[in-house]
Amino acid sequence: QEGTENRCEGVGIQLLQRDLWAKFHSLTTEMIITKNGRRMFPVVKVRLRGLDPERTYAVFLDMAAVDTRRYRYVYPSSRWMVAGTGEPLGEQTPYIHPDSPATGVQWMATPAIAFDRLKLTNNKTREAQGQIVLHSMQKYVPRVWVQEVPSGASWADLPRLLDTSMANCAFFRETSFITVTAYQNQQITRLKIESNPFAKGFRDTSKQKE
Amino acid sequence: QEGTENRCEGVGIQLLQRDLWAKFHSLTTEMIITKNGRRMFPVVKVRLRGLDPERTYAVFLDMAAVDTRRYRYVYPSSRWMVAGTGEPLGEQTPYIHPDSPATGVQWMATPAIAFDRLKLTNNKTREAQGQIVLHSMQKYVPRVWVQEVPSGASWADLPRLLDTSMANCAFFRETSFITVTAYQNQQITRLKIESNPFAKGFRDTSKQKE
DNA sequence: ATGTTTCCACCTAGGTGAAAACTT
DNA sequence: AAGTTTTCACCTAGGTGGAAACAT
Repeated sequence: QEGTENRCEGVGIQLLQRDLWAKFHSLTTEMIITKNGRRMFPVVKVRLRGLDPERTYAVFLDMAAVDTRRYRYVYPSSRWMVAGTGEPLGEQTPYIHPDSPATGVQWMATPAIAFDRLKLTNNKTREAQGQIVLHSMQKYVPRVWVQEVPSGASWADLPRLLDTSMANCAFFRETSFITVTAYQNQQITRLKIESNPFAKGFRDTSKQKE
Repeated sequence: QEGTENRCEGVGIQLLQRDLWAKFHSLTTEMIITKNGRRMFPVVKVRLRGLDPERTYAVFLDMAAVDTRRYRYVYPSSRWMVAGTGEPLGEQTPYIHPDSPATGVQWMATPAIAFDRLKLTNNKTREAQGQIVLHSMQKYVPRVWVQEVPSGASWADLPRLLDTSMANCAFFRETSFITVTAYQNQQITRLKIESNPFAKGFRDTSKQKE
């Protein structure tokens, strides 16, 4: 049994890979943001229950600011410390899960609804391309929205159909993270290299010179 | 100006990359079919006109047998010759373009509706995975279908919504090909290597020994 | 100083034709 | 003999962290 579940209006949103997230969270998760956009690792993956099988839904992800602070990684203690006030998160366009829209049956049959293509950036011009724009050195948490939409809704209609009144919205404390443009805590780096197949750094140290 | 256009019930289906297709066609196009499925090259790419902007459509591709013959590549003459009767093409499940369903506006705004993920196979068990099953050494031509569907239709509904009475169906003579499990005509091989970025054969002949 | 950007070697993932091995 | 399958080196495409260059 992996995952905790949040219930909102009868819809169950279960976070997958909870153990992996917890490991990162215990070290204070850092997520790289770049100009061109960087994927998240770990990836937010959820499973849905309690949808009406016949109705049509869209699934969104956006980021909520955990607080209004800016953080700094302080070396003597190797810890994240508050370092002033952060910038507010501007008006966001939520990321639409690429399988949207789909029926309740289809969503519930999916073992892992993964937001693996989502990219984080510090570049406002990337918003138009569906990336999520965040400020560096601030703390955020991903939120998953499950929104019922009319059965005829097309991809282009989805953004304005999202009811942002916090119904059917879930977030998971262990997925919160601090944005960085370069890793601060080497333990985070090591954990990413160990667990992300794309990240291998310099494993073969004999190659570093030659 | 690239492309010829077929008109069916007011819907215009225009083949793109006509010059590339013509080059292959003049040598008798061969398409590899394998057990695991192989992409087509060139890729069928079309552009649509004359759709109702507000209505919803799905786009399909299937293969039609050009004739009922089996072919053999004969070496002294280096030509394809008829070599008996082929096997009939069984009941096909048309390939659904992954952007389906979408509105007329969305289809018409797409500069190239490409069937680049489509795979051809000689393995019946791959049909369930959306690949197109063909017989080797026979001649086929791709057909593109544009089908209006109810606005609420989901991906799973699309196959049974296709009206196969040949309305809104187009094919282009220059895209016909003979299926093979290994290339016969070396000129075809050379042309594929020249034009397909994934195919490079052994360009650097000095590497063939070492 | 501190934080950001650029570039790069190193990966994953998967599409190619060539050649060898296999089948009939 | 003729056709198919397997394997493999060689590609494209693109996701990583590291280091150096850059910015403030």
